Amino acid sequence: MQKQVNCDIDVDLLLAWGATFHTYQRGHVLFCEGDLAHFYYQVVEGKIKMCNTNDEGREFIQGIFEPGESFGEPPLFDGGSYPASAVADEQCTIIRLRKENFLQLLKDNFEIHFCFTQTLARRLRYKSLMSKEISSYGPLHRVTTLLQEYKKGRGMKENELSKIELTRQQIADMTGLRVETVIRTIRQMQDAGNLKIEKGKVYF
Amino acid sequence: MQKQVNCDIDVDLLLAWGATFHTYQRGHVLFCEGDLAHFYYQVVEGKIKMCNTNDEGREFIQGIFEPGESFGEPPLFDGGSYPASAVADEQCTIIRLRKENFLQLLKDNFEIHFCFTQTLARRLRYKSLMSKEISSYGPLHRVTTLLQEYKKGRGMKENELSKIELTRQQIADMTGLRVETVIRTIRQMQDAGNLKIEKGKVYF
DNA sequence: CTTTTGATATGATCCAGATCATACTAACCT
DNA sequence: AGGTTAGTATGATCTGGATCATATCAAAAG
Repeated sequence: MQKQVNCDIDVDLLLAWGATFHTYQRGHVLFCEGDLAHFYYQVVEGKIKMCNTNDEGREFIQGIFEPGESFGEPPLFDGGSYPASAVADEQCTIIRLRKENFLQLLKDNFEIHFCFTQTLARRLRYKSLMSKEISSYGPLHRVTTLLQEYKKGRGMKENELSKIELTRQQIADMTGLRVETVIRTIRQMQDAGNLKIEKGKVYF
Repeated sequence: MQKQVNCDIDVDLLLAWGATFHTYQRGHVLFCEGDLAHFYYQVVEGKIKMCNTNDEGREFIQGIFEPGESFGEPPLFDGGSYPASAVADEQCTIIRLRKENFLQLLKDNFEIHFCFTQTLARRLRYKSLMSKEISSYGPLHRVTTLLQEYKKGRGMKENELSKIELTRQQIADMTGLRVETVIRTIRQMQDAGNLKIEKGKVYF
């Protein structure tokens, strides 16, 4: 059992370092796969989706970030470009801080720096888990694992049903499956009594 | 173009903090998926393979670590358990340091701490890349990307042929494909002039 | 040199999940 | 209420890569 560690930086502290707020409409692209990174980003309100789009326009969702979570950090540290694009999944507000200021902030503050190291470690764990799933298991196992991770990631209790705020399409794009396959798999899980569907919404 | 940043800790420094050397035979398991972490590990000689084994005994290789590289860090930071097992891929020597000492070392030394943050960021990038590949592309694309990453990761020049020190089976286990598929794909790449095969060895 | 072992090679068959097509449902808007 | 849209549902068909089977090759070991 792993407790939820939320590693966001205090908004007032960010503002003191010169951070600014920005609001975007659903669908707005904050940055693209391949771009260089200039800012540290943190979600204040709404949801940010980080994803790759392949040749044929199919999406792979690397992660969905909610209020309090930061996103797009790797390039700030390793100097490379973004491995995925960031898109506002609904209207949302973010706070961002210039890269140089962010790095200085870390240098001045061990606790915050260590917090980021922890965040990266957790992300790495999620990615290890999902790539294992995608490469070794079938739809049922993949979807089950994703749903479990989803619950764990938002501090929901393992043993009781929670409403899953993901569309079938999103689940598909996070597990490397097609919508139809996810829909069929979820129905199958319902038939087996592993989850509930109510007005199309999934409770797991 | 990304330059290779090697983020290992100086061996003498590790020894000063109480680290110890250990030698293992090919096949020795250093720790298992699910175990709790007690040590920081760094390869001195040989290769360490981190992998998951699924229900039917199929392997997924999360990474292969060579001299100078550290491995199995995430659980040291986030307090969770290992997401994969570590196995000596050939006879090898590693140096390890107790978790508490390692964390104190980071606390005392910003440069080293930041180096780890960078390492985690690079690993995260590799995983983002591979999970995108595995979920969105076919064998040809996946193998090509893996080979490119392999070269980049060891500072080989993009434009000239380098010998790839990976078996077809390893390539399969890193890309979520079967040996036969990898063999056929590599032949196909040879026919298309994208690589050379000499006595079974791949030059890319 | 011969044997053994681990890796590469290649054809034949099969099947889970993708793809295609079409319909239904829920929620929101005016 | 009717209309619009985004998401869910379900059947029919197709196919790329898995699986199975068997052969060959290369290097190490005896």
